Amino acid sequence: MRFTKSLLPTLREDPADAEAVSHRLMLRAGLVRQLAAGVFVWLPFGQRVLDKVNTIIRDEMNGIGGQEITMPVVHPAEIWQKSGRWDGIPEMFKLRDRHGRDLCLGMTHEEVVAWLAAREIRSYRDLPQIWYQIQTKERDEARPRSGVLRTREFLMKDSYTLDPDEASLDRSYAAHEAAYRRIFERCGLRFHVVQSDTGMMGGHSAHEFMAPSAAGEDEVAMCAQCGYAANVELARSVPPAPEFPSSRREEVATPGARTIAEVAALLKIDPRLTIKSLLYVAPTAGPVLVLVRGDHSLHERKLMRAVGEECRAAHPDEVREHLGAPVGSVGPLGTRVPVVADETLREGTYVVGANREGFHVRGVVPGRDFECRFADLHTAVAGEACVQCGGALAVERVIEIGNIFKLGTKFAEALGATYLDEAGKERPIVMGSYGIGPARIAAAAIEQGADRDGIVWPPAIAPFDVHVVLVGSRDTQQAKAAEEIYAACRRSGLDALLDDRDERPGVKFKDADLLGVPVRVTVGNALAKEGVVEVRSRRTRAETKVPPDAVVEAARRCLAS
RNA sequence: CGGGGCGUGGCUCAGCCUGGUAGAGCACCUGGUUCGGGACCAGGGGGUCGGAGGUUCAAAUCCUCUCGCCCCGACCA
Repeated sequence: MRFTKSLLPTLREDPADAEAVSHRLMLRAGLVRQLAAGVFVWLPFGQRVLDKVNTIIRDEMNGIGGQEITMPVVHPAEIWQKSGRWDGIPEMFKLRDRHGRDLCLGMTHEEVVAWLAAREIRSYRDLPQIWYQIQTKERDEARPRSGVLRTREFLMKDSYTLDPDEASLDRSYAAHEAAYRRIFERCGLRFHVVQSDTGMMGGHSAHEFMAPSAAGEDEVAMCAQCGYAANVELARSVPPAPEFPSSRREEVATPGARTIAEVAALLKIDPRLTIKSLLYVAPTAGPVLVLVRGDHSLHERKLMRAVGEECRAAHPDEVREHLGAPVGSVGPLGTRVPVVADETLREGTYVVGANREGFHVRGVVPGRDFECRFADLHTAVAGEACVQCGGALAVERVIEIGNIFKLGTKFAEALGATYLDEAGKERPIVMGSYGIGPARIAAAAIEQGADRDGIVWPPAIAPFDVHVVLVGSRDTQQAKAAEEIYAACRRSGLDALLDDRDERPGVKFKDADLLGVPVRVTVGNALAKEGVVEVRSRRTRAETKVPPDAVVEAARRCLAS
């Protein structure tokens, strides 16, 4: 690709609307342009990165027996009504055709796969199957953000496995996990595989592939000692217990103290000796009083799992109505509201709100002084102990780049996807679904590799292998050498970009750093003086001088190092 | 959905508080000088100040409504 003939609009300044490193650099390096909130145009440079990523994905998916198909973006309402997902998903784009029929834009393709399986799979002899596609997904996200990391329209590699039984599903699932590990390794990413929430829809087992980055939206807890790793949405942890002073149960005045910090300061005690009482409201179960230790924060997702339905925090007037006290003074004593307490509170004696404004009660033992049910509710924080081995947990911010999920028979049953087993008995197909976000791979690679001067691509997904900088575009000797090097690279299978613009050298070097192509070849003064050009690694900045006819070999060495 | 911020040439922004001829830098076009880390000089083109309504002799500036975008949180099958 020649710079002068390309749509490669690099930006000198940081775009005002971009915060995340990857977002900023993808705009500055001319990979993408934003059309609307969460809707992007991929320019040639960005497209090349997606193409490289997708080539790796296809290679590994085909390697485990995956068959590529393409499913529609427009879906009839009917299949979503059958699976029970037509209503209640605010992210679904819905539309109506000229005949008044309801349609939606596909946000995922379990329904279509189950529909297809229902018509085409008949016998256990047809199983197992792996079907995959790389297709655009549409989701009306509440808040698109961080450039390409969370968008309303995005490319996704989604695959679906069809198996006769759970044991076979386990094998398909394991094959996907292995393929995913190879894909992300080949893409040059650092990543973790963690246990993930199976969501409100149930499901059996799920893992997420997480690339560490400050721009990520998720957090994972990990134990370096035993390898336990989980999304904080479900990560369990054992916090170090404080020293519990022996205190009789008694009411104490805490005038004006509304927060845990204020109560602890007033009573001159460790916040870990207090209990935080939060009132939540569940649609069918009604009000629930939720308890976590004073220094902990509740993870609402864990609460939802414990209660079995979606909950919301109560309004202040609801708190007064159910507990007879304002928000800062509520507690579990003598209340008719059901109480669910974090497991940490099984042990110890605590200070709780007295349900009387301006008063707390000390010496309170959960389970003895009030009835409650225990569940894992608190958000794991770094330094707490691993539930498996007692090692110290680390907590890291991550970008979700892939997930794998055992679905079971839910969709097959809803859409009538069954097969006849060896005994001639009709049974539902057991499904799994597996996703990868190619754009997120690109963004994560930028997040993880970029330096002060711009992008540093992992060679495997770089838009080009070699960036030839022609310093003196009007110097015929240099121009001729640059053209020859450009042609030689292409002949030998290296993707090359030739900066043939009539620009000052500084501009070209700055752009080369910004664009992040792994190998830069500088054709400049040294050619006339010493008969050499410079071959330089973007990542290490190490430079070697070689004669023009040795560039391809030097570039390959540089790419491999 | 709750909270905050911002909309002024292609880009980054000033001007708004205190109403009175729309500005700067970069980019672009022409000519000249320059040429190994985002050059310089001279000349030039380009803006319904997001939109609508209102106040006023007069609105980028004040008021009301509206649309769009960004950030934090909630949500994320």
